Amino acid sequence: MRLSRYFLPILRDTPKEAEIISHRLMLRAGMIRQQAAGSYTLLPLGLRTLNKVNAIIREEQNRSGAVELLMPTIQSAELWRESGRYDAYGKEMLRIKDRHEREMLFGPTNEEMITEIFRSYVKSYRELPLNLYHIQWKFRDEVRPRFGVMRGREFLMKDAYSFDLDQAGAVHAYNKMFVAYLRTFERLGLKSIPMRADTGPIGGNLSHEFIILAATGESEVFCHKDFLEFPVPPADVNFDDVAGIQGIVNKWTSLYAATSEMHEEAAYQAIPEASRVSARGIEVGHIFYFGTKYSDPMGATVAGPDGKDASVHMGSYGIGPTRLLAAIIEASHDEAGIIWPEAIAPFTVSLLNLKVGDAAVDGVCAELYAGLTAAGIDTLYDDRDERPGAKFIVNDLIGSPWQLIVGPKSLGEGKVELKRRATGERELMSPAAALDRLAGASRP
RNA sequence: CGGGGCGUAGCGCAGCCCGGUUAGCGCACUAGUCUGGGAGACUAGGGGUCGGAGGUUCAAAUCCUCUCGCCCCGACCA
Repeated sequence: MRLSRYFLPILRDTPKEAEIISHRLMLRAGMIRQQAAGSYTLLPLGLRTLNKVNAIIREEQNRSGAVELLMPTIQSAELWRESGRYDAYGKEMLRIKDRHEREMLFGPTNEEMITEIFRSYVKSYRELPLNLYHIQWKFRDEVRPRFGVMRGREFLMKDAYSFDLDQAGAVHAYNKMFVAYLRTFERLGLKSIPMRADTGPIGGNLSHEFIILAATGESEVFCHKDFLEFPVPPADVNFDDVAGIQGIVNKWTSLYAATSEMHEEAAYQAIPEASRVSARGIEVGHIFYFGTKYSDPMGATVAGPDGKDASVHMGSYGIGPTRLLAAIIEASHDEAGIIWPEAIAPFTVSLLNLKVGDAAVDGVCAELYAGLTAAGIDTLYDDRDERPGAKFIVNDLIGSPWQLIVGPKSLGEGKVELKRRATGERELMSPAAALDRLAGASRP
């Protein structure tokens, strides 16, 4: 992408409403624009990043055996009356009426709808297990939206719903999501820690929040230090290996980890002092097993091996991609701006032309841009007629992992400069060597 | 929902307390000149119903009333 033809509205000053670092950087880097309290447009740079986050989430959901579909955002109140949640959910649910005065709502979550879909089609245990997910907009009329997309009212959620014949099957479904989440957050460059959680209005009795540690996190968390070193399951983990998956979950739940709501001081004090971690955390995922809470009232049953109908055991599993954008920035930035992990960077390489109009510099930039593009590397070519300083500032701010700098100074010796955003390390090399390095580095 | 704060040009702000020229400043924007490795300088420009409504007054960004929006703390929160 040529920056001169892109839409990247950079802000020099921080808008005064933004307090936390990720909100500031997202506004300054031209990723989001606020439209109302808790409601944001994703500008091109924000959308690019979100799409990369979603792609990783999808890969890991699919790998674990979940199947993607897409449900509507507007739901009928009827469904929610079936589960009993229409009255229970409260003011957080945005209720609306259509032109026929039918009661509708903008979905805050989809347990009812997915249960309705399931019961319409699935009649036999032989079609189980089943896990259906989608990535879709939610609306929750929060009392106090804040911190940009960290706690918005309209936000994107990946929500998955599992269906099993019995509790044992459902626990395995739960464990598969548990492992998929560990992998997902790892690939997003985050250290996540599963913590036992309260189940809230979703209901049920088995639940974990996936928390990442960040100074500006909304909740206080306590855990054993060793969690930070636990190895994340590899890509070829066998999701059908019930005992193996359970073993991973057991390991990741073997040490103390809790948010302040679930905190037990005595258990925490039992950890050797050097291994205690008390910090702030951001909830980036939440998984639930809730048995037949919805399948019972809504009549989602299947015939078992004995020929008798039984309510299916369900679980639901959420990740907030829009919140993740903010969480990743909270975890990865410096004074100059965002430092994107390579896997989700909107652009892997920023190509900086330090002297637009100089034939030699323009020529080398054009070759590099063509070469990077041909290699399938997402490249932002800063071809604006700006001074070098302005380009460094902007490209540091938007956080491409690599900056490929082409200026008359080094080009006089036939060299270009490759700079690593995270460390600031610079290396002089020939254009061809830089191309090899980048094409090689970004190969999977 | 309780408490606190803020709405003046795209962004950041001054002016308001104590009413009185044509509402200012920085950045950004437009045209041009000189520039060219960490937000360059100069010259000349454009852009405002001062969040909205009502009121007081000879006169309102400024005082009063109501209202809308936004932010922060708390409570709340798959």
